[in-house]
Amino acid sequence: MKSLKKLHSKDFTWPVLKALNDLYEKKKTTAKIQQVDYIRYLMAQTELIAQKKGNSNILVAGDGYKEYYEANFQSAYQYYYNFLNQAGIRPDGGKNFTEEDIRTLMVIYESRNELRGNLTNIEDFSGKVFDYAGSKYLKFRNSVRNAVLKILEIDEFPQTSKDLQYRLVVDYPTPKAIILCENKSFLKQPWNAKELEVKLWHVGGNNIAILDNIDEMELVYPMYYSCDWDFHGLEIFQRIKSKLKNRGTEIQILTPPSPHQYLPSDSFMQNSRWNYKVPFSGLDKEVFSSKEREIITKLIKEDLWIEEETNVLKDMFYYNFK
DNA sequence: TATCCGATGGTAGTTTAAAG
DNA sequence: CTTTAAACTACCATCGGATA
Repeated sequence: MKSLKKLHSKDFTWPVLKALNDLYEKKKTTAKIQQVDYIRYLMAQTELIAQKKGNSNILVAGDGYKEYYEANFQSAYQYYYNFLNQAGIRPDGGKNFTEEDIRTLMVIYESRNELRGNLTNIEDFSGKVFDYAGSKYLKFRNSVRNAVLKILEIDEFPQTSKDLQYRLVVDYPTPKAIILCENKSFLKQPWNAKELEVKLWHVGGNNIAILDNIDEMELVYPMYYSCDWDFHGLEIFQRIKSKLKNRGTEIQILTPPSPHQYLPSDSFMQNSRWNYKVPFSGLDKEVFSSKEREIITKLIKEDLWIEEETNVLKDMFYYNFK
């Protein structure tokens, strides 16, 4: 479930980020990045980067590059660099991670203990954790696979084929709530947890059975659910709500604040469809407040959905938090 | 026969260290 | 300090065996 905007956003690879940092720290780089579209643009349209006179293999920083780098890349680079060191992954330019890969590695690192105990085969892990890239991804991306193996402190993935049961968590020591997220996007922005003073949970795919075994201690916090507002997301919410009810706990769905960014149900990579054979798409009206029902009715009527990650978590949380 | 899978070797790119 | 050379790492195409 991904919108087109993902494809448009510039997703730099680690070698490029590192080369840009070299240009900042050493004023030059020999990295082979001159064919990268964005670098070509900088060379052709600005004075920020240029080939060194007499040696076209070397790029040098021009006037204003320092300020440009600090404004656009420095904080992200430092963030990734510190993480890779912390995880014991040598941050050299040979690691062809994408930014999304690194953010995913961060989530894996945060939940490494839980994941270690619940591993299955590499295709399953790749498909569920690297869902933006598919089940074959880890197998063929050596540097990413090696990074995962390093983080989990294992030599290889097991061959087993049981269902993967895991919970990805971004922790906060004194949380005022737990937000359960259908997708991993908010977990990849762990500053959310700090800013909002919450814990973020992602339960593996459609596998919410693990909620039956959550430690009692966790259930004392107010719980919220963040999801795509499509049939699939809302239906999962109903099941989660009922599971937690059995544990004596309530959970509140996070309603997106206005203005809503509606998307058509047939958008790219969106597979969830409303069921027009039954009223209210077969959802239980009792589960939702009148305001929530109003939004859902509109979505069904106009065949729309709201993607979880188009919402700003902070705004959505304070809109719902009491 | 066609396809899948793992092994293998070549290649491109990076890093490190030595030489200029 | 800059350039060159060697060592290393990851990527990719290919090949042959196994399997359906």
